[in-house]
Amino acid sequence: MRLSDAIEQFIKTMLVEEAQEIELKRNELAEYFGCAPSQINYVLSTRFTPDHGYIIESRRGGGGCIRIFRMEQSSANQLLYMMNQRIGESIDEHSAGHLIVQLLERGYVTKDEARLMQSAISPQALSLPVTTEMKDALRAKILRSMLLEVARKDKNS
Amino acid sequence: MRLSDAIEQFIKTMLVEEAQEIELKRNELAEYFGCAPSQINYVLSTRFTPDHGYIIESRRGGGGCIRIFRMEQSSANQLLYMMNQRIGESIDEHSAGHLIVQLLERGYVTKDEARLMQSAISPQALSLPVTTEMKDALRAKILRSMLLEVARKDKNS
DNA sequence: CTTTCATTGGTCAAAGATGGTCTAACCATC
DNA sequence: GATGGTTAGACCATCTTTGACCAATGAAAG
Repeated sequence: MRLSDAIEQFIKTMLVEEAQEIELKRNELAEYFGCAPSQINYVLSTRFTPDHGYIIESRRGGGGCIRIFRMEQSSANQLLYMMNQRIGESIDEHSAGHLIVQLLERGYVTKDEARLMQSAISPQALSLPVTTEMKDALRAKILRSMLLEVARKDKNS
Repeated sequence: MRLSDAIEQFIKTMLVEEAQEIELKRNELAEYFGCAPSQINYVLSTRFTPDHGYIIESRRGGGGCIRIFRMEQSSANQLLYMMNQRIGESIDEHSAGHLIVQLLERGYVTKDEARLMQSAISPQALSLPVTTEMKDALRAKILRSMLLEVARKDKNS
């Protein structure tokens, strides 16, 4: 298994078992996994971004540490509203994928629904002879349209 | 026997004995057969396409790999395949909607899934400054992509 | 107080590890 | 020998891991 995945799992397990907020020492964690400290930053920046539903805080110096928060929504509508904002007029494939995974993790869509959404904005679906910018803009529209549908469903249930 | 056929057989044997889903390393497999890594891609692209009933996923970089999913040859998928043919390179909104309703009525997708699909190819989702022909072509791609996902869901959950 | 220094974490670029694409040469079949 | 599938190889794209160097913080020393 990839080191990054192991570290990601480790942190996520802590987040589930401990609380919605954990605190860790970068160097200790790096030593635990026998890797370079910057590896921790790599994992955080690729798997614990706001798009993934996390917030990171840190402090340097003696007694410094890294804090990770799982973002909490007061309501489904709030999350969907924020995602709508996040999508904006343009969104790349990876970011869009992260948002969809969040919808799944938070239980707003089923696994099959998440896969359908992914497939609708996949490279194959959007394989057009246009610029990346145009594809990102189109992806934003499609995703927003689907997000609206998710919101509608949520209301009726 | 041709190299390509040998590799094809090897993979198919794995898929039968192991499971409906296997994971392999391109370089390892190439080394095993003493051939160029790109040969693996050749085999995959000529013998493991969706039309052949397979779906390929892959990931680059350290720890990267290729995953192959086998779709069952069911009557349901026969129909999905026909629908795929029906879609072709272009489909108008009305026909697409009709097709999705069919999927729902035949029980291949849930009501929510059908709605998601509709929303992904709705006029809002495809509100672009292009000709109707281009939209129909794009709609076909999106719909085909989602249809493939429906076919896959049928057994690989 | 200010300076210094040990202790943390952050950034960035290079190297490493995979897989993808494209094309020319090869080969088999007709 | 014309055609079309096969194979190898050069070059590309992406993801991971490490390491050198930078920045911030707090405590100890002056």
